[in-house]
Amino acid sequence: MNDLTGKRKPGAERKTSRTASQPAKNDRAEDIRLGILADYIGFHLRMAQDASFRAFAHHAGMRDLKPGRFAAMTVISNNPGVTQAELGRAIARDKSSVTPLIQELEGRGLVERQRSPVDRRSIALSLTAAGEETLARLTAHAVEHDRKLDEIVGDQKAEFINLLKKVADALA
Amino acid sequence: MNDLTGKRKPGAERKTSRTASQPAKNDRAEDIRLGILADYIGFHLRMAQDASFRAFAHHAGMRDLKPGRFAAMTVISNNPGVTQAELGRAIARDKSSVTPLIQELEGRGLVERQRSPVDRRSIALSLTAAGEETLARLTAHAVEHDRKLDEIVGDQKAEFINLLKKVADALA
DNA sequence: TATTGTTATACTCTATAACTATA
DNA sequence: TATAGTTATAGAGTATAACAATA
Repeated sequence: MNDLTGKRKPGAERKTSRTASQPAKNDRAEDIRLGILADYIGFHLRMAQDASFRAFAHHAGMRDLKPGRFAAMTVISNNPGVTQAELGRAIARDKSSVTPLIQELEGRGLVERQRSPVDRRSIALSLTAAGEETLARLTAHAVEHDRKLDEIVGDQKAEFINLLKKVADALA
Repeated sequence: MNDLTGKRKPGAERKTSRTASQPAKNDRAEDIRLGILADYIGFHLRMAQDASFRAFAHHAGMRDLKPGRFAAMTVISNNPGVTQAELGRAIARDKSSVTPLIQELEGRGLVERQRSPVDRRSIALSLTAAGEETLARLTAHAVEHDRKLDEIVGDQKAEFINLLKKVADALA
């Protein structure tokens, strides 16, 4: 089912004829053999995530977006009062990575922080009105972006997401 | 089909009871709502890729592995004489990112570079004997790692990879 | 003019470790 | 002892731009 053997002939010179258009667009093919990589889930996972990330960033003009911010804000919006530690676990990031992220959002007036009266070590997060507005705008962008992905996967979306979740959970 | 509305009650204090075990393990759940994220292909793509990457790196002991090196070496092995530009396109990386990667591999005696007699701008890449040996060893690790993924996706592997490829290609 | 490869540079993301304040 | 959050720091990965050589 997999081509692990066939190697390209060394002597065969191939002139590159594809236009570069953009930095590292998915311009592969040329006739490059991926070998065992072709059957590698991990490899394709990386290629797909990479393409998705670039498209997302590009689509939003790279202005205020950034997938990480969007995810964090969505979680906060849906879980007002969530702590930084909880947020970190939800998006699989260390707490030391969450700190600067929240600081940026707070600095931009999108997130509010409030010491929990119950456990004074932790900080309850919530979006400001401006934060909710911004999130709504970002969501509109994101929805449009994901629509492309939806078209691509079609009616297999639920199945696709389910597989992705299983991978993430199983390897956790 | 998706819960875009339900927000957690702000007042509800939740004590964190999960062990941290490791940095950012997939310890989510707690009862955090992902909102629109739950239906987002891009988000799950990132979570799955992230988990896969960590597991891969961890499994190989982080010694000499690194997914990027493995992918590059596999491509070179399967395409002796491939140029750096072609390699970059195959793995979706800019040529300026390929240079240091190849330099490292060459420095470790795993890759050989040879000016193409046909097009003297480009450099033909190939693995040394030591490179092939190393690749074989890495492949053994990688195969074992991907086996876990195989178990997870089961008989839907072909379909899964196909979807990932479509995503990568369509967004290129 | 366009492409290959190199270099210099800078940016983003992330983690580790050490620290404090709480629990 | 363990957890929440901060800070300092470092590493990995990547891209942009400019350049020389070649096409």
